[in-house]
Amino acid sequence: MADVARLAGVSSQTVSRVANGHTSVVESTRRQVLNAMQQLGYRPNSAARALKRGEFRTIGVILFTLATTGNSRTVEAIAAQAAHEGYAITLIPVAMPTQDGVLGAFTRLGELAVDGVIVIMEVHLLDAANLVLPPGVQVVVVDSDAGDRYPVVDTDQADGARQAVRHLLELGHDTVHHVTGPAESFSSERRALAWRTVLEDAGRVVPPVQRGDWTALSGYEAGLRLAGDPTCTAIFCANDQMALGVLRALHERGRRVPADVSVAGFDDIPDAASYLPPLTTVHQDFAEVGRQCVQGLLDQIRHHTREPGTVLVPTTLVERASTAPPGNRR
Amino acid sequence: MADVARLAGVSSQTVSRVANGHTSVVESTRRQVLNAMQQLGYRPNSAARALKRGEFRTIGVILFTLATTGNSRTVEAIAAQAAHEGYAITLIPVAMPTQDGVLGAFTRLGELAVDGVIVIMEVHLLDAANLVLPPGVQVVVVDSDAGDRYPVVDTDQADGARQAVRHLLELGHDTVHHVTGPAESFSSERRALAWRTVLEDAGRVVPPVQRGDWTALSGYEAGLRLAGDPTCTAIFCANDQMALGVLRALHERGRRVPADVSVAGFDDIPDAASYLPPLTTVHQDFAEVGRQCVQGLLDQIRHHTREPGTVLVPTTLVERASTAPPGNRR
DNA sequence: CACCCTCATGTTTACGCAAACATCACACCA
DNA sequence: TGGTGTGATGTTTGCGTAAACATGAGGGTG
Repeated sequence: MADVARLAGVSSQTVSRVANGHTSVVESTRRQVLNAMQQLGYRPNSAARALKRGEFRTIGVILFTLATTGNSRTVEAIAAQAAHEGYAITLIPVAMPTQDGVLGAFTRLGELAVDGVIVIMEVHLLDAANLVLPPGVQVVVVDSDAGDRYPVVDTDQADGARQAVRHLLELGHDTVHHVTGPAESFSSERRALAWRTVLEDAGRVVPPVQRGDWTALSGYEAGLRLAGDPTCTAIFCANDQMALGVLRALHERGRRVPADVSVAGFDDIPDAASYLPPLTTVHQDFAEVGRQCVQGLLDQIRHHTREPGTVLVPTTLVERASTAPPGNRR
Repeated sequence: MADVARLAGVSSQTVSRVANGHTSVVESTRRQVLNAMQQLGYRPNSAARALKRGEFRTIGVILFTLATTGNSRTVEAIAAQAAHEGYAITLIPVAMPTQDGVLGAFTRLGELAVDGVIVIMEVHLLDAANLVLPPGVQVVVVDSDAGDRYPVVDTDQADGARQAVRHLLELGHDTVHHVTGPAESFSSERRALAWRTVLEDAGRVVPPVQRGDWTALSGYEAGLRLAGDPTCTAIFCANDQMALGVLRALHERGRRVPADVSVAGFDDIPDAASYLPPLTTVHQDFAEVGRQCVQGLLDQIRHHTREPGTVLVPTTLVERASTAPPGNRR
């Protein structure tokens, strides 16, 4: 900066003013400074800037994995929105969903240059690790039921599941089987609860849930179990990938979809439209989730508030070819 | 820090020494300082640290999207390895693969607190934008042919494609059709070139390529075109998602896989094992790519060198149920 | 024509930390 | 017993920036 100032024949403060777009710099001076900057390849040092300003203009995102579609799409949306607001994103992956893992990440986060954190995971893992968030670091949580203690942004899991199950019942199925995700997952539990509630409210039999772990393979295994049950005519899967596995299992066992069995998923990943048959599924608006997260976090940062509460992002059912009335021979 | 020093009854320098694990602090003093830190909730300010040390311990990752499996898995691996080395990851998404987009990201990067950058995209987009990388910011590139100018880490695209095509020829197919990715993609072009070369070397007819854009939908469209050609008995798709689309198209047109047509993919995404039928595909070792990227970048940062060259990460063919000899009626 | 006000620009300072150097106490040896 | 060395701790300084305050030139007004 001093070099630029010297070359432009001004003081370093004037260089600073130009760099920050201050108004009270005469056009000719501004141009000289910009010239000098260009010539010397000057770039402001963000460490010094952050030190002086007391903020990093950076948001940390803490998560277990990018491997699930939901996470990676949420992160992408967060990154896009953050960039839009002039914030950078720092990724903090936690190796395993263990207490130690989470704690480790947050210890690092404490030293990390972030103004706030978005947590994409179950909040009970934070609690279990007895985490005290570094003071001054604001938090927004995704995929959690901690709306009473933290600001939470989430897809409206319950409503999405309700839509899918009701859709199947309305097609005329007696009941709907469910392939659920891991028990630790809040989204998974919420979807299962909504599924059960709809069935109970409609006075239907509630079949035992088939437990999966979000992967297509676990869906396949669940599907094999269900394929053996001739009364099973409708299956609601907690995500699209498990639905893919279910489709494969049904196919291998000679049960046609949707003629013999209807299958619905959750997420609406791009591939779902190309499954065999194209999958009826619940569409999640990840972009909106990302937007709300960043907006909520920046509000907190700017106003130094922390208001617990949950923002729910609506879902929509996308009807494709994997659901039909029972006994439909097409 | 001054507060901690006061409370512990030592100088701030001693606090600094404790915080950085220096040796020459007597145990009793160290404990006092740690106590004071705990009590006051002290955590080092990373901006000041970075300013003093002249490094950020942060790596920037610049990319177009996390939506493709390859990218998100590479990023995940990079993040894991970086964390292992005590580095944080800053994500810089570029909205569109246009010159402006890339330039914008790098301008921001210049101000960003990073010691180095990993670029997950075509290097010609950097060139097209006439980018001068900020001095002092080291670069490693993924998915590019710029090995003569930048250090490049990449999956061995050519060998992977060769394995897939040879596998199909060895099964007895006269030739192999190809569904390729976008022309701007280096991986895509490299896979296509290897496909063509294997066919030519074997003296086979080289059918026209079917152009896709990595999505399952584009694969579906390509598949519809190929399904109409009765001489087409083997299809090599440049990624698994397009293969998914091809499978759907073949299915809809009544062409059985692998009895009538064999299909192979590339990537080995987890879902591929659950396709109908389970997909024969080329396995990419994304974790290794991430490891090599970080390692290479840190080497550069630490030794202030920049050695162009390409590190190729080997691939393996995973044979599943989507390929078989031609005319195989199972 | 003197005064004051405004606006462009310069000077000083502090942000929090850690390297470099300075100091001091104590132990050991001749 | 004085000298010397060693290791623990304190003091000074500067990293690059921007806020706060200082300066000074020019223009307008009575």
